[in-house]
Amino acid sequence: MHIESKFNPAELEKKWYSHWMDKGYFHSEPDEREPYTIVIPPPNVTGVLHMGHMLNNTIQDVLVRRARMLGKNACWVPGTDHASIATENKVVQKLKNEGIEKSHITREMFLEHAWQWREKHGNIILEQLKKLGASCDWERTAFTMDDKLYESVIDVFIDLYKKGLIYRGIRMVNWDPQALTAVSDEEVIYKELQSKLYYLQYQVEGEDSAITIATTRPETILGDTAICVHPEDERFFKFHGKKVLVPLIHRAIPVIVDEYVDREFGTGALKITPAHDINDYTLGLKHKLPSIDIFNDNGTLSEAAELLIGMDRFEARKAIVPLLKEAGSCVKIEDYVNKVGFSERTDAIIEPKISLQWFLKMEAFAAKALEVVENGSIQFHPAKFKNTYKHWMENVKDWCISRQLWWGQRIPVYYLPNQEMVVAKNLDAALAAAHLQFPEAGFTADDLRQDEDVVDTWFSSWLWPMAVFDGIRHPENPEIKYYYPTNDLVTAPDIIFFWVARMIMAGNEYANDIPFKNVYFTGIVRDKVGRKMSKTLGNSPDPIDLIAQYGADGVRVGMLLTAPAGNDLPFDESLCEQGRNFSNKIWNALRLVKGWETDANLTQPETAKSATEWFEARFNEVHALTEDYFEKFRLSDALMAIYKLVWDDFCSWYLEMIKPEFGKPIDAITIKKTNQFFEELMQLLHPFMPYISEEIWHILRERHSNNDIIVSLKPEVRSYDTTILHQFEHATEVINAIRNVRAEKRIPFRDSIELMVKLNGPDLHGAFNPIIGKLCNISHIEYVTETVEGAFGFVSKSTEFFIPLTENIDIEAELVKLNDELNYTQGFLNSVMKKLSNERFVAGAPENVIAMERKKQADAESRIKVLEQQIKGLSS
RNA sequence: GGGCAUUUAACUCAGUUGGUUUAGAGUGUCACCUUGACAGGGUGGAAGUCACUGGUUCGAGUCCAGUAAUGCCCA
Repeated sequence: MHIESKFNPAELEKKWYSHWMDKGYFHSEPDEREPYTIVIPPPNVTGVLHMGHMLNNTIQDVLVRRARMLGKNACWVPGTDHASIATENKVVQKLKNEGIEKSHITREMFLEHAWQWREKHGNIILEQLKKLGASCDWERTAFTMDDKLYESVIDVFIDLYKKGLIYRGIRMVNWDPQALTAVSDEEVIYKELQSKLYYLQYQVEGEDSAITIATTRPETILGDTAICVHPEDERFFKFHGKKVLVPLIHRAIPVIVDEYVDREFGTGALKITPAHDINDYTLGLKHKLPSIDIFNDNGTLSEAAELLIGMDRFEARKAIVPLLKEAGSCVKIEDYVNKVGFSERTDAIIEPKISLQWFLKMEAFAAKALEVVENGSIQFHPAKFKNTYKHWMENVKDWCISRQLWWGQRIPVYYLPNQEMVVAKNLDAALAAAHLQFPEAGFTADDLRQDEDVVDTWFSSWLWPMAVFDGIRHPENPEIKYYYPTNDLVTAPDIIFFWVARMIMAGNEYANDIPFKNVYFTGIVRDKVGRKMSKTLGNSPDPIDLIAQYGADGVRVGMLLTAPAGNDLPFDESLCEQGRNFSNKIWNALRLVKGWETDANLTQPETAKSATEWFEARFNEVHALTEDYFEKFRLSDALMAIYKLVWDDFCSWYLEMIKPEFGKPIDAITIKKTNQFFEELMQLLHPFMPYISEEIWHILRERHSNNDIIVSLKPEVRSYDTTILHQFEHATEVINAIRNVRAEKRIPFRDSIELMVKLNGPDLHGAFNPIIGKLCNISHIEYVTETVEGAFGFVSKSTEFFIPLTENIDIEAELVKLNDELNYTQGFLNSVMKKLSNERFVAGAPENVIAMERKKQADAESRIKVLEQQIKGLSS
């Protein structure tokens, strides 16, 4: 069979992915096996695949593929969320480009456009995931606006309303004047801005004095309803109980006192605008101040402002300053840096605004959701996120769940002409409820008006792990019973509150169970300069290009090699290159092994026999280690351990040990063992590198159909012989030393050399003498009892080795080398002796520690003796 | 301003309840090596006052306190 010397992934990826799909390996149905379930964090339908998705989904795929190979019934549910704000923005934008204004079309027409948009763009990201090798159960692909998920959301709204947990309230919300909706606290991003601080004077009513305040938002004075000073601030004692006049409009407002005021800031006097500042709002409630909303929903000034009506808020700020100056109210203007909230979705500056919104009470939810994390029912990896979670849960605020949008689940509340409302699943049910509640009113369907708003997208995502199995509408259905709770959730830490916490809450409420057992928090993918990768910055490579360049396996390895849980990942393409090089290394190992002819009549050489025994033990040692890493969700450590097992132990050591002479055949026992090792290595590797492992699995031997690595059962962890591992370790030390001598003396490998061994203690490497001979091209190894004169030597442990050479020996250089070693060993011995001669150490330390120190002492002493003898021999 | 993390080689990170040779890995770097699997390779080397200052201990990268820098979350 001819195999290309360079591994070429593109074709294989296509071939194997469609093979797996054809065989239906990704699909899961409940059966008698143990389930293993992951639900994907649904990417936003507006999105395209970015590096964060790559990382996140690679990890999920590793976990799912591993579970499958452990014989579990693995189910990874893919899907997308409808992202109400982002999608609605996109659709509004698209319509605008076509000359259509959202305000000119009906809700139904708009939704039709939105669905069309979603049909066209909504699955891009899922298709991209397939290129990565994601083994999702595509038959289960879900969308948060699918009928069953939509209905689940509505059912939950109605249920929570009936339980008294959802209420409608007037609250200060973060208003996005561009998207024309409220957004949650978590969707506001604070940024520092270079602004100005304006010092404004308010005349005291009926007096010839004034109070000066400082503000960054002079236009909001039109909504002022008080001035506040600190009760102990002597500068303002004389104003207590008086009234002052708002500049320009001359409205009289009271001077109130409250300890909230920071006496150091500005002038020490604070203007209070309850309608447009969250802190002022709280103060307003406390002091029972009226609140004057001077803005329209789109951020222009309303009639309540009395001045500049209809002007945009930022224009108004510019316009009001000259007016204030003219009126003599503006004392001075300073440069000032402050933090301003921006909408995560539209980047518009958030306007705090009082409005009527729907809220979900969080307190009871939070208490239970905190408990399951505190008591370990749900484990966070890394555990440090428990703190963050706890802090939020203990300071939780009610969740504003309404959004002033059309794209999403419409709030199932119907308003009646008599100012009452009913909550019901649809118009018919609402009408029936209205009749029941107000039998004498005789309402008709036309009298009912449904709430215009939809619920927050997270209000559907929080049901995701249940709703994808239809567990909200049918809590007893076999699928939810089988797959829920899911096993692991892989997500980014920035949505720990938005999503993780709320899924836990929903799980408690609707399944009386946790939604998952482990949460793996990935890091944030950053560029070399440490910036978060984003489309706006344009600093993110296109993952699909990367796959084309390095292969899906290469990119997967690149992403995972330096991505310990919870740590940010400073991404560098060289990581993918490392992954690609690894693919190539494996590929060439395959070429070597497949290139050997087998001769059934050959007996197995001793070297090959020791080699197979050693590798068997080594494989199992590393295998056990990787299992431990998986238990702890240390995926990059597991990958690195396998990487080294393949590259160092298998390729660099094992294959060199068994390699027949050039052009000669190999014996049957060794090749059989080698193929088996190769197969099992591919199985360990498969979760990380699915394509190359599947390809090699099939090249190694003929397989009957359905014998694919993806559905093979990975080997059990077997016990192993540690003695042989130690012997080998000593042997490698000897081999490295001989290679050093060859390199230093420039003896080419093809010239064979002799080796004399003088044991001064136990023979630690002897079992591997044939291998030492083979790997170092040694003609014969001889045990001697006397020092060999005129030979190059080295000392390993307490054993002396000699390589007789005709070349003249540079005695000075040899002495320097030996003295360096002697110095090191003596220094080491000193540190050991310092401990052992300390009476309190001998009295206090545990026995095994002391025994260890005594062994160190003995080893070092015997080595020193040997070194000293050698030095003496050379010097004389 | 409050809270939570982090700080170990040039870079990215391990280092498990304090003791397993005067700290490890991958990458990079340096030197040497090329007709037989692989230069996308091989062999070998250099590289660290474990952020700083104290403390606890027979013993500290590991525990405690303080300081500094950085990051994240909340206001």
